[in-house]
Amino acid sequence: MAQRLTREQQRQQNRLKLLQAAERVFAERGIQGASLDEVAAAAGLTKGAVYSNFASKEELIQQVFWYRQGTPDAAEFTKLQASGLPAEQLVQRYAQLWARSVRGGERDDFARLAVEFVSYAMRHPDARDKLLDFLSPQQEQAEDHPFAPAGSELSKLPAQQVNTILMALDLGMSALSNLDSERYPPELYGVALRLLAGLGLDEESLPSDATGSRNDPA
Amino acid sequence: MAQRLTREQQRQQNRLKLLQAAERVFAERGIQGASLDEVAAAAGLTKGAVYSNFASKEELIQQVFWYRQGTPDAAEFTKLQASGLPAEQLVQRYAQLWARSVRGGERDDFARLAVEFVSYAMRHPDARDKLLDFLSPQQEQAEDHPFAPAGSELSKLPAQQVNTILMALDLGMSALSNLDSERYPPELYGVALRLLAGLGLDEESLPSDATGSRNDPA
DNA sequence: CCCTCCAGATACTGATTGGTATCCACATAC
DNA sequence: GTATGTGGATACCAATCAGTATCTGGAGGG
Repeated sequence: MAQRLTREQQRQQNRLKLLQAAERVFAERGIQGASLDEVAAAAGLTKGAVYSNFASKEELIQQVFWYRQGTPDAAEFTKLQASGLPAEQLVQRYAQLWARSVRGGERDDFARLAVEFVSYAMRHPDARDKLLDFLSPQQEQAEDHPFAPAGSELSKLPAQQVNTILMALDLGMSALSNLDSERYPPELYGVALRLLAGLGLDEESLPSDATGSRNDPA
Repeated sequence: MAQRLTREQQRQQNRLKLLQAAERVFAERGIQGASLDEVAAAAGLTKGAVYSNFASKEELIQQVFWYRQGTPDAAEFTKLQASGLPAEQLVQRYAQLWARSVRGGERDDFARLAVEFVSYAMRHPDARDKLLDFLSPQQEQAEDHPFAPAGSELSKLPAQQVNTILMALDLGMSALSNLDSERYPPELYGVALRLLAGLGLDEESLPSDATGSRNDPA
């Protein structure tokens, strides 16, 4: 296939492989629990490649942090937020996109990694500052495109604070749904969104069979 | 002073010291990052004491998990939930208690530990099951004492699902506020609660000076 | 076509860690 | 007061890991 890469291309490609491998391994073992050997092996490389591309484990962590922002899903979210759609549709699309990213099989990684990062950031001042720097543009963007429908109670709240509530709900529901998507169905994110926005509950947005107990014999 | 403890009393006391020390060290270093030597030292004991009281690190973790349920704050929350107070008051008390437990200086540990536990549980099936077992009685209790005010939209939702949303908000806001309590003021938990319950925003529940940017010269 | 140089492989180190083996002081039993 | 059993201290071990030093194959320049 398309071989014969220039030296620099090869390097960038390996760097990317390492970042993606690190994502997976971090999600699986936790950031502290992940060894660089394991990350390198998951990328089909060796630790030498890691230290050739990153100064330390700390830097790798921060770069993974960074890299994640450029992920398709994340981009779609911010784009949606900036789209200026009417609330009713925005809520629906948002909830759809969200639920998909949680449900989607191997996307378990997503929630695990998010929680892992937050947990790590809470205990490491440097990472904390980095994370907050990532979050603040999103926060400012919310200012320009307020989520709250015009007449609602929610619209009396500063857009940044609305955004904060949304983020909290996102993080919390991601974690809970990841723990047990049956007992804590991800669809509840959309439900909560509608309630906050002052939109009524429509039937179809409710999870059908979620009694909290698991009597699924399958 | 009151010395002369029986052998069993001494043992129980040391066990307790270890659990409390583990809480602190886990919150500070993370569960994986915490060494048993460090835990033991924080309790004023040695690793010998740890292995005399717990079979392994894994078991210590689970016991800390357990022990935490008996904590005063946690008890107050569940009591409040079962109090059957009218929504308006319940929301206020709940938010108060919550904000206090987040703000209160050394209670940073609380949020850090909660997130750490969830993160750990997401990656360890055994711990996951244990955590879910802790959560389910709370979930069932919600059934008996629904949080939603009578006429509200929220009351159309099964109590357990309401409870799930509350838990998600709790976890998410704890984490965010712990990261930066200025940018993500914990008072927003109460605000979100009022919005979900369909209660209007009263002025005093709003955080006064939270613009999202930090120009506090102090 | 050969020489140079560097990204990444290989090999190694010191420090840390969970866990174990052994030992000792003292509370309890007689 | 003496014997005894046990909770916890001390000492140790093998494994793991971040980081370093060294080496090498092959791309890029001539």
